[in-house]
Amino acid sequence: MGSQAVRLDRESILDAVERIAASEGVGKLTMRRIGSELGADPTAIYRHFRNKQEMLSCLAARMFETGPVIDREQPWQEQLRVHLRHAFNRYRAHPDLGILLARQPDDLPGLVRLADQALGLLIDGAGLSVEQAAQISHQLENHVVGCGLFFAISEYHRDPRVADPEAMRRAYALLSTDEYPYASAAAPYLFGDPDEMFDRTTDLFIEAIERQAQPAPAAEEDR
Amino acid sequence: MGSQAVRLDRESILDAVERIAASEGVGKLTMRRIGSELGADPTAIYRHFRNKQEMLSCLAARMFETGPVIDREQPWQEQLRVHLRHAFNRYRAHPDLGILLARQPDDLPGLVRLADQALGLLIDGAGLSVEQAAQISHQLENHVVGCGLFFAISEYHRDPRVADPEAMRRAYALLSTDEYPYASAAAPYLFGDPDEMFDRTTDLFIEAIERQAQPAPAAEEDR
DNA sequence: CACCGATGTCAATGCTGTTGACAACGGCGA
DNA sequence: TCGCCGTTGTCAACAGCATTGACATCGGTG
Repeated sequence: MGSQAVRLDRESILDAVERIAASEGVGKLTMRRIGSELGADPTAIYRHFRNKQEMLSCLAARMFETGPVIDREQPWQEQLRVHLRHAFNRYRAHPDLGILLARQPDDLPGLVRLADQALGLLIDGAGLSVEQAAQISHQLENHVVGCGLFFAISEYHRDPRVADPEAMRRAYALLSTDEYPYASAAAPYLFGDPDEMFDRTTDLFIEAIERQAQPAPAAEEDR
Repeated sequence: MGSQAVRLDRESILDAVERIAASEGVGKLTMRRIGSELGADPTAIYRHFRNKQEMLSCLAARMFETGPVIDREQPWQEQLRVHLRHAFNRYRAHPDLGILLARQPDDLPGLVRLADQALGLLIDGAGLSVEQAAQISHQLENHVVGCGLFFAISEYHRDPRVADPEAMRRAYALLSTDEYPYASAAAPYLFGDPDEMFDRTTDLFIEAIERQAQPAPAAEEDR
């Protein structure tokens, strides 16, 4: 019966995985489901990846293999904004994969390149010391991951009670005003747009970087 | 053969789960393993929890059921620091559970109470408007989750190559100086203590809150 | 043509969570 | 003391999972 109908390769398999993850969520990612998506036997995948874990690692690597398009004419603040937003958008593209990624950070080359870019912007652009830049870069990384995960949680849940910000606001508004006076009062303002929140925190970091860069170089503003 | 030796209840089961999660990681959390830890049949658990998911939700709820001890005599900055550190420490206690929690945020009452406390500090303490406080509280939440997850990633991996900051620094130092000039140069300063990083970002937020609270009250604070 | 490595297929293995039938316990009323 | 019965532990079984080894088929090379 071996009709040998389909011919697979790593890319087409990863495409199928990405398709399933996007439409049905990472929970539905089983070898059998991937096989059916490809129209092939599930175990055929093992001819191209050692196991499921390796397959997902490759997918994560592919997610970060294209870097942001940065206009080096812009001020470093704007470049940094574009850079961070690009990383954040990777999480937006496939919310679940962020969580997945967290479990297997086999130092992907794409991530190292992103870190290198960020450090470059902080050192050459903002004029931070290497040490300052190293610290801030980790803080920025956490900022992206934190917001990305928050977004993932909001989008992930098929349960609309959790996924819909409006519903969450209503739920908080109905909380006991005795037990949770502040949360119930703040309900209308909670669960805002994740993108706005991301940008607000980004601005906060940029201001902090500007302040930190001030003291060291006395009179060096623009090159 | 039904010796009926052990007598279970929800608490003792959750204790066992927590014990296994702490010592062997969430990956080893199987009903059979939990059963063996309890010296009982795995399926006995189903007499106390509808399924594994509900069991883990209850565990997560228990993790956040005790709030931080806050000295209301202290300035709000210090109270907020204690508050955030408490939440962060929950993630430190069981790194894996943070990731677990991200997947099933069945609006735990403990988390709502934490949010309420934070909002109270921002409104009554720092003097922010309700709207400002709502925005900042989400940013703070992301801060905690982001750092918690970062910590989880560091601690989680049994693979010492990833878990050991020293090894990561060495790996980055060996990167090609052509391809990753900044990352290789910044290597000695990367992968610092997560606690320090957490506190640094906390300070950054507190400064931002102070600045944001400034405009309303004209002359209050130094200088 | 014959060969042979690469790759798809199939059956089987040992995990997993979960369920339904059964059995033992312990508290209840008589 | 008896019998009842709900609660809860036990056991065998099931479906679904990732993975493996034996086998079949393809496509290119001599």
